[in-house]
Formats: sequence, C-alpha cells, structure tokens
Amino acid sequence: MSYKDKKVITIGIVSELTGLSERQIRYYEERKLILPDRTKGGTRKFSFLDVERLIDIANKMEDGMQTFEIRKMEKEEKKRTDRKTRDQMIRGQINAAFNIRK
Amino acid sequence: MSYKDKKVITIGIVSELTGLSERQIRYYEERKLILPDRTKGGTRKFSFLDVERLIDIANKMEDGMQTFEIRKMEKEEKKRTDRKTRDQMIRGQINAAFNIRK
DNA sequence: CGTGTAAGGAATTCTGACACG
DNA sequence: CGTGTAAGGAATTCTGACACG
Repeated sequence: MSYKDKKVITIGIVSELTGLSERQIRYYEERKLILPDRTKGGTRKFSFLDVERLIDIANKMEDGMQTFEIRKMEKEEKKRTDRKTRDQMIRGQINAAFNIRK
Repeated sequence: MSYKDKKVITIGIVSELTGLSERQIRYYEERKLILPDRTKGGTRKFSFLDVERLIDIANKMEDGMQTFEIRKMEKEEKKRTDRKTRDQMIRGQINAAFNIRK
C-alpha cells in the first residue's frame, strides 16, 4: 500500500540502514523473521517495514533472545493488532448505524 | 527525512516502478532532472520521490516537452513551493506573537 | 544457535560509444 | 534530442559449505 510496505531495497542498503551484516539478514530470513520478495534473477528486495523489523530484531537479539522466541513474539503482536483493528471496525459499524459522532 | 526521501532504490527497480528504461532514467539524470545518490561502488540509489518525479517527467515527455523545459518548470515549481512555505512560516510567527488560534 | 568467511557463479549496474533521426 | 543496443568490466548478490562454539 504505502511506501513503507513496498519491497524495493536490496540487501546491501538494508545492511547499511540496520547495521546488520548481510549474513545476519539472510539468516533471519531463513528463520522466517522476515520475508523479502525476489527479483526474477533471485535478488532479495526488502521494504522499509522490513528494515524496522530488523532493527527490532537486532535489539531483541542483543537482549539474548533467540530467533524462535522472536518469531513467536511477533506472531502474538500481530494477533493483538488484528484484534484491535477488528474491534475498531466493529465500533465504526455501530457508530455508523446509530449515526454517532465520536 | 521521511521514507519518501531516502535514496535506497536501485535503477532496475526504478525502471519497473516507472515503466521507463534504464537508459531513459540515466539520460534524465544526465540532464539534471533527477539527482540520485551513489553507493561507494558507484551504483545509483533513488528515492520514492525520485520515482514520482520520473513518472511526472515521463508524462511531460509524452506531451512533447523537452528536457530543458521540464528542468525549468520544476525549478519554478520549487520557487512557488518555497514562497508558500515562507509565507506560512511568517504567518505562523505572527499568529504566535499575537497568540491567535487558527 | 548465530555468525564469519572464502569460493564460484550469476544477476545487476556502470560507462563510453555508435546508430538513428 | 532522446533512446536503443552491443561491449567489457566492475560492483553486488546468491547459495552451500566449513568453522567456531
């Protein structure tokens, strides 16, 4: 949707933006912590959101967390976010039905 | 500042995003219509703003405009924008001085 | 488990030039 | 003027493996 989610950044740039080595970035992909796109030739393409995630991952790794724990944590965060979004949509429906302004 | 201005996209991706050939993009740079950054190795890096500019340029070229005309037009637009920004800042100062809410 | 590294190859990008118009 | 293309080389990225721990 927005620029933040467009997968357009190659790994070298991502490495610079995050301070992580290319090796680390590829490993985190292997562990399913990030899911870059690929060009036809096979070159990885990342989004700014991926870059943010990687910085977050880097912090968690520094705190001694392991990749599988980080993966779990991210999934739970997503659940929470989805739940919130759903609630807000329902509230929106209700407000619309009663023609209420917030 | 924002993601829109970060120079992180290589020419192949820009080509896909804009529909322009790499040749065209390099030529527009030569004519100073865009100013990508470079990696240490010399590879060009573009921003999303550059991509937007290129799409705009492509439209103007289709309309038969020449590169030097486009360059001029962009400069004038920038002037107009800067003038507007300046006016708004001055208004901001005045409002602050008189403690006025808009 | 997480990361560095050397290895060999493939994809990507670069420049300068010639061509056409 | 604007753009395509073939040419040769350089920078970038890729994978699978070995190493250490």
